[in-house]
Amino acid sequence: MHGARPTIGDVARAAGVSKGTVSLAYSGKRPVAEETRRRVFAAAESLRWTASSSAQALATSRTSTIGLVIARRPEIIATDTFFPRFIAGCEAVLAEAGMGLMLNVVTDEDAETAAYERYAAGRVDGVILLDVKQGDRRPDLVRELGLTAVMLTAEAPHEDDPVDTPVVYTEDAAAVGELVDLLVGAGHTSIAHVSGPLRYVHAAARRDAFVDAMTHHGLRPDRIVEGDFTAASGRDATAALVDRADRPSAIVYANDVMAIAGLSYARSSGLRVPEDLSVTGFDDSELSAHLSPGLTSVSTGADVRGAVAARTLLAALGGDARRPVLVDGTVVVRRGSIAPPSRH
Amino acid sequence: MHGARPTIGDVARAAGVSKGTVSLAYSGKRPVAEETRRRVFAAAESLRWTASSSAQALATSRTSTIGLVIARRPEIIATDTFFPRFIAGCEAVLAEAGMGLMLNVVTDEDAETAAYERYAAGRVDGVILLDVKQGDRRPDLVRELGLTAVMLTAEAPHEDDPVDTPVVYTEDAAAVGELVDLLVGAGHTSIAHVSGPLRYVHAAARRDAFVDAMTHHGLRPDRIVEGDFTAASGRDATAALVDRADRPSAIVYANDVMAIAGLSYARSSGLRVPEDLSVTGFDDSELSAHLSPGLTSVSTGADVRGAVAARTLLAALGGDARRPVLVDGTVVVRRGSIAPPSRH
DNA sequence: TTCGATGCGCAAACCGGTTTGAACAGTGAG
DNA sequence: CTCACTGTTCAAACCGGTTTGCGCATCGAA
Repeated sequence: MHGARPTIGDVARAAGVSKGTVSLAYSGKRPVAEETRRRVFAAAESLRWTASSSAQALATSRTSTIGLVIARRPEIIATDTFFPRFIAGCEAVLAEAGMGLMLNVVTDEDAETAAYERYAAGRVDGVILLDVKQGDRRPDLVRELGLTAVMLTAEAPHEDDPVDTPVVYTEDAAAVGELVDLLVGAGHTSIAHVSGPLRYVHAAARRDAFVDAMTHHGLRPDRIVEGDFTAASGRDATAALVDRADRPSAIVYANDVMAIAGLSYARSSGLRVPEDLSVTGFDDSELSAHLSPGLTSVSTGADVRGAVAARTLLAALGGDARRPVLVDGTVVVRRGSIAPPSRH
Repeated sequence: MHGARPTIGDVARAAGVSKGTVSLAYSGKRPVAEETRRRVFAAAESLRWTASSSAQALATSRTSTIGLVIARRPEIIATDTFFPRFIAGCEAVLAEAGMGLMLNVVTDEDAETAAYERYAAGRVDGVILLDVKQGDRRPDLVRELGLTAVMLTAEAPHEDDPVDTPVVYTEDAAAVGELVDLLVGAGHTSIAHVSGPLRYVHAAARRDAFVDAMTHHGLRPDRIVEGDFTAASGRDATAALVDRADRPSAIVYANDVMAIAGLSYARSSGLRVPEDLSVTGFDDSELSAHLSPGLTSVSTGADVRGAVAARTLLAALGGDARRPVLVDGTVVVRRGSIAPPSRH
């Protein structure tokens, strides 16, 4: 039926030139006479030829693909809207550069390592490292495997950290500080925090920022519950906090999903939001904006982070190792979920 | 520093055999003496050799990668948790088979076509088609491009449809029918529907199912609002439905996000849920289970669909063209968001 | 007319695997 | 002792591109 895909040889023959010339006509790495170039393009067009990317990859040892391994529990992947937004942001940049994105979702550490090893076998040119953990071994792993990498973090890297992996970071601490300021400004003194899993650097950073901000206002940051970013944990943590006489008048959650689940729980147990309980989220999801009341959150531009990470990785692949890049645009979005505390 | 990656030639030399023997030892396509095989494996191990996937791809014209193009507006990707769940499901199957997943997120049709064309240039072996639309041209496109494909739909393919693309489908209609049954059984007679964009076959199928179910109960399906799966549209559609004297006593939403936003809107405009308004979602997201009241929804096992789609595609790649596959497991999950209607 | 410079394209090597026809050693049968 | 046969390995071709040394033609200057 439809014959095999045409090769560069077919195009060369049709245009009456050699394979090399066809290649050069496309890459422009050496001048080709205008007239010849036209013949080549015409031939390619009529044969509907496109270079085979496998052949190209083999010849150039560049795959035009970058890899992303997501290592999270299914419940979180299924809930948190960060990933799809992040990926969409990456894609926009990658597509423009003609690059592809290879995705792997893994659930245990062995599978994670295996994924990077497969990547290193010439499937991708570089990788983006998400969800950096305390003592994360991936930077070493990827270096060992010879992969170019970019790492996402939630705070500026320490000066003395021997960072050889390019870093793209946001400054979550400032945003958390702002949230606390807002609450304190509204009159709250009893503020709790539901964090993410503290083994993640970003979750720990937000928790630390909460502690600092509270301390700064002379308040005791003594109600901190560790959640795990799932709706279930948000609900449970909230239950633990509000089902008692000395419940807080406000809760700062480490992500929107936990905040929404918490808000919903509080409401159904008789509390009015925001009158009896103010809540804030983090990572502003589309849903949060359209709830009633809207959820006060921190818009961190997941898509922008994806775009910047992709751009930085492309630069690194081009040999342009750059200093840590700050992704700006972290902004507190105030909505109806915050109000002055009622007396109770 | 770290020398270039070892090649099969290095392994051959180290083991004192030829390249071909190394290849055979690994593929097993021809017998290799046990003793030789051991030497080869030992050499490969000590050199830390792994076959270059580009070279393999070129030689075998198989990339061990499948492609997935997601063509949706950013707001939807950012909200709907279907995609990450679906992808996680695919991955589980693909990883097991040593295959990779290439992902592309596009926003317009040209980019979509371009993505498939890049795929066809030897980047992937096959593709999964999501979100089939009325008169979708992708089946033709991928056939023309010589890509193996699997298509996901929400109803059994019509007998007379000349389906040459393998289909994996769910039976959404039955589930929608059950939802309506539940509501009618609880005493509701004024039930509205907020659909998805009707150009999508699955959204239209759910709408049709709603119409059929209502008609079956002798009710007039005259309050249907077309949404677009976003939280914003869920809120707006709900506003249009409930901010009037003859508001419905129940609303069937085509996905959870719209339902959650709608529920939230209804509550904040003074309606009690479920006492004054019962609501149901679709595609059961983790969040829905942990809201209070929990959202009655239809669990369609996005991850299972992903897994089945991946498995079917792998089979198709293996030349095993099979009849349409039904993904079972669509089940109505009843939670607190349904109650008998109150008088008003 | 001769000579170097310049522009252009060809042919061949190469990337790192897979595949296959043929060679070779060892074995048992005739 | 020869021959057919089996089991094992080798060498070379091939996949479809990219890269580069070299030759050829053309042209202006000496």
